[in-house]
Amino acid sequence: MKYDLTKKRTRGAQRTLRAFSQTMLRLLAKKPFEEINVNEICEFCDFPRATFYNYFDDKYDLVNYCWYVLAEKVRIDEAKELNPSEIVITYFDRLYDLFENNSELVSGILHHNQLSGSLVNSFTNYLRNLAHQIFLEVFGDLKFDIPVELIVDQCSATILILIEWIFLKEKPTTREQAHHYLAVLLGDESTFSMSDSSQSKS
Amino acid sequence: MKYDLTKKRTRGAQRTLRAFSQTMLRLLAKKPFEEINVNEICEFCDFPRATFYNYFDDKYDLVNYCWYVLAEKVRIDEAKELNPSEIVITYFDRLYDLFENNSELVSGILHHNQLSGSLVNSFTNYLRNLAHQIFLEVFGDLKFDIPVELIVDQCSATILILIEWIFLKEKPTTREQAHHYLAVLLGDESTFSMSDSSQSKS
DNA sequence: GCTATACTTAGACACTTGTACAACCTTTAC
DNA sequence: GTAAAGGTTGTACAAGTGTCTAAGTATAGC
Repeated sequence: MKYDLTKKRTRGAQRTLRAFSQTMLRLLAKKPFEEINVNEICEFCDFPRATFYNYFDDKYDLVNYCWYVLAEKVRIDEAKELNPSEIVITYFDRLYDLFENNSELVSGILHHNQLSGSLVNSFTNYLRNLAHQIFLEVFGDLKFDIPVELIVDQCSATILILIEWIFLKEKPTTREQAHHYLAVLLGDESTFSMSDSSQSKS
Repeated sequence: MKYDLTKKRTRGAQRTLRAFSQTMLRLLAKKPFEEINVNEICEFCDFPRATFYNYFDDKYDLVNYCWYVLAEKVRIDEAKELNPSEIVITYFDRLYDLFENNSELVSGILHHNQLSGSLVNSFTNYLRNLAHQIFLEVFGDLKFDIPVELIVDQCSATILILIEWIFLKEKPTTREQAHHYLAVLLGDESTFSMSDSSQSKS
């Protein structure tokens, strides 16, 4: 990313960032990502190429910014005061909402970009990494039988497997059913039964 | 892939395929994948660009062929007569061997290509898909509490999380220790306790 | 309202990409 | 040993990529 997202954006920058990310999402619902090129993006939203390169390194960078924008609602972290399995379910629910609220976008994208392609993968990877960060922060203090990172990796992977199953492989599943699947996959209490942790019953 | 891998290869084709894949692996241990271009690959192994494009669509295609070559030993499937958890451990062990036998290659690649980058990702994805295929074939007949695909997805994900942990995040772990981690992550008997399956005890 | 700062723009440049094709060399299998 | 099939090669081409610069315009904040 050429543009520094941390500094406060001017009105112009706001407008430009929005235009490019919206354009990318529109185009993704029209054709495969590999067939989209920078010229096309610029024509679509009537910005010169130079402007594109003021903000982004390349189209991969832009698409990554799109994921950043989409995942904004998911990123909010009150966290901390919840226990591991509550946190996992909370994050799952947020993703569930995200996909439910953007179902047209998702189905558009899936129509032209195959499920296991690098585009869809880059999105699920983005979300998995988000989950990973959040869980690591929360689980970090606890003691498990095996390294925390492994648990955290598996939790984030499992959540995204479920989300993919429901919304990308399109197997409609209610939230309750999904919670049940989650519980089974994460071994109900078994994985989360810490050896003899600090806060066994609170 | 331009070249048809199913038909039997002539000596010349054999030589060329080998030259390109070896070159790619050498270059990956020298610099990041994104900085490698087709011209460079061709200069390195003294083939003209035209020859490269006789075989591969682009450098991504070549790198994928490299994974295909590397994973050849893993792909052999006697399978079928083993039960789910045996199959999972067997596949894990094969991956363990693969990484152990190619440790110099792996560390070379890691030196220039970051762990979460698309290059390393493409390799672990390749192996995860392999695992997925194998497990699906073996678990397909069994009845679980939840959809088989979810179980299979999680098993393959978990195995690759462990492999990444040991060989890419470089946390040396004995095979036995790893087996223990695997058992814990996959919930010991819990996930594999099929509701009331066809072959409960054989 | 003015100014410093931030953003936009056109055009040029060097380089990479992927395709095509015709001529040539190697290999296979009879 | 020879013919047909399979590979290799040089060259050319159109299109895309990413960088740079210098001049222009918009905006924030005083």
